[in-house]
Order: sequence, then C-alpha cells, then structure tokens
Amino acid sequence: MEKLQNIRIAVDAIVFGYKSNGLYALLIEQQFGSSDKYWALPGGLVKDEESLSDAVIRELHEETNVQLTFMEQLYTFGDDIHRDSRNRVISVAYYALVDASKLEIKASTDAERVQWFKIDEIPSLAFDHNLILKSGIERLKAKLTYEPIGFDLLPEEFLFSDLENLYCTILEKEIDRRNFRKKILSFDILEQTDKISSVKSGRPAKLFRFNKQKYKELIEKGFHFEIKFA
Amino acid sequence: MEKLQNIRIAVDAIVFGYKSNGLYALLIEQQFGSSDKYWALPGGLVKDEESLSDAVIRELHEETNVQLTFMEQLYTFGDDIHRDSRNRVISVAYYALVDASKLEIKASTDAERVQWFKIDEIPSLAFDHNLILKSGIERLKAKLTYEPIGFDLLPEEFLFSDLENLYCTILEKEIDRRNFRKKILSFDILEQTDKISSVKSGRPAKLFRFNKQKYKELIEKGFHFEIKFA
DNA sequence: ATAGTTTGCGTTAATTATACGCAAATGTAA
DNA sequence: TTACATTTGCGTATAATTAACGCAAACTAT
Repeated sequence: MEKLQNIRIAVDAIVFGYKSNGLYALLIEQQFGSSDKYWALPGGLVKDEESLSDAVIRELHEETNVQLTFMEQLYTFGDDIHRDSRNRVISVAYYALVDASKLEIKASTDAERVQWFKIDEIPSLAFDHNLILKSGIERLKAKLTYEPIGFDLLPEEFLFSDLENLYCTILEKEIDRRNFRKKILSFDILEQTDKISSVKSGRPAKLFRFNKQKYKELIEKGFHFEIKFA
Repeated sequence: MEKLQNIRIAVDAIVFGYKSNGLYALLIEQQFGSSDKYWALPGGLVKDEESLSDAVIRELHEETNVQLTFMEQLYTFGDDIHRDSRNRVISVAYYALVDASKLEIKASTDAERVQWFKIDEIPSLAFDHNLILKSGIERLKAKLTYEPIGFDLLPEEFLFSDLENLYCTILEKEIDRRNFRKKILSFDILEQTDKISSVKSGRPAKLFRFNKQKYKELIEKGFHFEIKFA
C-alpha cells in the first residue's frame, strides 16, 4: 500500500473588472496568525466532492458576490513547493471577467475586506499571488486580441469609444480609432440599438451590443476574431 | 482544525513525436487489477517534495527514456470528480516534444510496454486520457502557428521539405511550398549548413538549422512568429 | 454665433498574402 | 547519352489587408 500524499489542492481566482480609467482586480484581505494581514486573490481549498470550477464559484460566492461573465482556467502553480510556507499547496488558478459597472462588492464581514485594486497599483500579496496575477494579466492581454472577451468587461450596451478605450488601456497601445471601428464592424458581430448623448460632450453616439449568437455561428463557418496593433 | 482533503494529485504527459508519415504520441500499457490492461499516458502521483515539472520528468524517465526538446503545462483536469473510478485524482497534464528520429524507446520491463501510436489511431485509453490527448493536439496545432516549436519535433538539421510536411501533416492543411519557404526564410531564424541528396530523387537540398539564439533576440525586438494558412 | 469635442464615414498608400511560372540539379529508364 | 520524372530554389503579378490620414456631422458650453 502506498503512502498517502500530503499535498493540498486549492483554487485561486483573478477577477478582472474594467472602469474607464483602467483595469482592476478584486482582492480580499486575509488574516495570517494573530496580527499579519495580507491582500490575496480570492480562493481556498477544494472540497473532496466538488469539481475544480465549482470550487472557484463557491469561493467567489463566499467572499464576494460577483456575477461572472467569463471564467477560464489559467495555470496550475505547483513548481515552487514552498509557495505556501505552512504546507505544500498546489493552486489551480482561474481568471474571470465581470461587468464592473453592475457590481456591488459584498459588505465586509468581520475583519475581512474586499476591494478593487487598479492593476498597476497592486500591493505585495500573500503567497505567490503577485506571480499568478502577472500571469493572468498576460493571458488576458493575449486573449483580448484573438477572442471577443472584451465585451465581457463592458455593460450589455456600450459605446464604441468604450470598447476602444478598453483595448487601448489594457493593451497599453495606441490604436487608430477609425481603423479600429472599421475592423470590429467588419466582423459583423455587433448590433446597434438606440442612442445616447449628453453623457459627455460631442456628437451623440450609437449604443452597440455584442451578438454572441452570431459570433458562434460565424465561428462555425471558420471565422476568426483578431485585433492587431502596431 | 480543518479536516484534511482526500484528493490525490497526479501528472500526466503527452509526448509527441513526428515521423514523415504523421504525428505520434507515446503511450504506456498499464495493468488494472489482475487482468485488465489499458494504454494510458505516462504519468503518476506527485511526490510530497517534488515540483510538478520534476514529477513529469521523473515519471517519463521511469517509464520511457525520452530526451525532451520542449515541455509545457497543458491543463489541469479536475472537473470530473470520477475521472479515476477508484479515488478522486486531479491530473495536471503536460505536453512535450521529442526528436523522434533520435529516440529509442526503453526496453519493456515485465508486462509494461511503451509504444508510439499514430495520432489518428489511438485506442481507447485509461481514465480521461483520450480527452487529455485531444486537448493536447489542439494546443499543439495552435501553438505551431504562433511559436516556432515545429523545430523541436525535427532533427537538429532538416530539409525545408521536412518542415513543410510537418506543418501540412499536423495541421491537416495544404500549403503552397514556395510561399511557405519565403515566409519562414523572411523571419531570418534559420541558418544553412551543407547539403544532402540521394535520400530521395530530385535536386539535392540544403540542410537548415533553427537558430534559437537569434529567435530570442528577435523576440526582444518585438518580432512575432506566425504562420497562417488559407 | 463661435469654439471645442466626439462621432461616423471615406480615401489613399504601403504592406502582406496568394497564386502561380520556371529553370537548376539530381536519379533513372531507355 | 539522352530524355524524363522529381524536387528544389528563386521570381513575379495580382489580390487583399493594414496603416495613416481627412473631414463633415452632431452635439455642448460660452
């Protein structure tokens, strides 16, 4: 009979949200020992009878009350055997997107706090969570260019300038507004709605909506979403 | 005190090899109970004090004697809680590439056999290994188009026609030989060597070698490898 | 009215992809 | 020895796509 492993398995999630001034991630404050507090990614140990993705959903639900628009496995962190100094813990990391405009963070219970952090103002996190987050940002950036997941960070209906800003901000690149619009419109995956104005100065803009159904149909026909930048 | 988890953690590896007539994967025959034998991906439980990637290397070394040219984490399979009918096992899957021309498979010990299987002639495997393999093939195909990993499946020195065939076979697409050559050469990541002939009929061809160093330098400067097909 | 903004639609030049043509260099069969 | 099949290596013409701008329309604030 073989000796049982002494390895724990956890899930951690990066929850990304976008506001007009930048990309954010959701962090929770954890208590270590009696005095140490650290910000960390939401997550925790997997239960014996639950799937990995269920574990992520459960942890997120316990600690926040986000409504996910997208979730995907990121990477499994288990090469550093001392990433958790107390025990050997392997973490399966996920990343998720939410419409931050529709999100209210759960009221903080006890000493536990939940908060959005701008992606370039992340403090030193618990465990290897800074590493995980970095890897998540890279993945998000990459995926943004070849799959239409940007829409999952925006409200149902959005302005073209919102979409454009989202791409510019997250990818940290300059894009020609007119070429970007032409490109996206040529994909034929957006539909128009009414109008909006007065929100800002300038000419009133049309509101658009991402047609996921149509996108899936196009995929079947061999369509491939792709946005490139200089 | 929390109750300890009862979840095991394993690693499994897909080892890809390329021969002129197609893509292959390395499988081992496992004994289940007293009579059942199944082909499966090489792999096994992770030890308490070893990293995930070390576990893969060890398992591959125990079961085969492959010399890897590339290895990368693929995905962690833990959503199906009954993927192993005996216990809850979460598997971190890796995929690796080898130069199959230089590879001799370890002599089979006892009843355990190791064998190359052509990718479209894979039998029904143990656990969810067919699923893992499928996911690995998809990843390999995708990666082949945006990173120069095709060279890791070929000998140090190779003919252009080998490279071309590798792409055609694995991606199951037709490519214009001349445009393909032009494209790859334009990247300036190959260097020439001597000559070869007589291997086949026709005009003798130059042997090429992938310059990994140069590739890395180009990456630094913003270069992006990419092969597209109609 | 006038100035300042943002939107929506175009045009043109540069670059890249696609589809071929064809001669050179070999082995082989007549 | 010549003719033929085969594979390689280099080119060229055309189509398609990308990148770089121009500019008027539709608003707000002064």
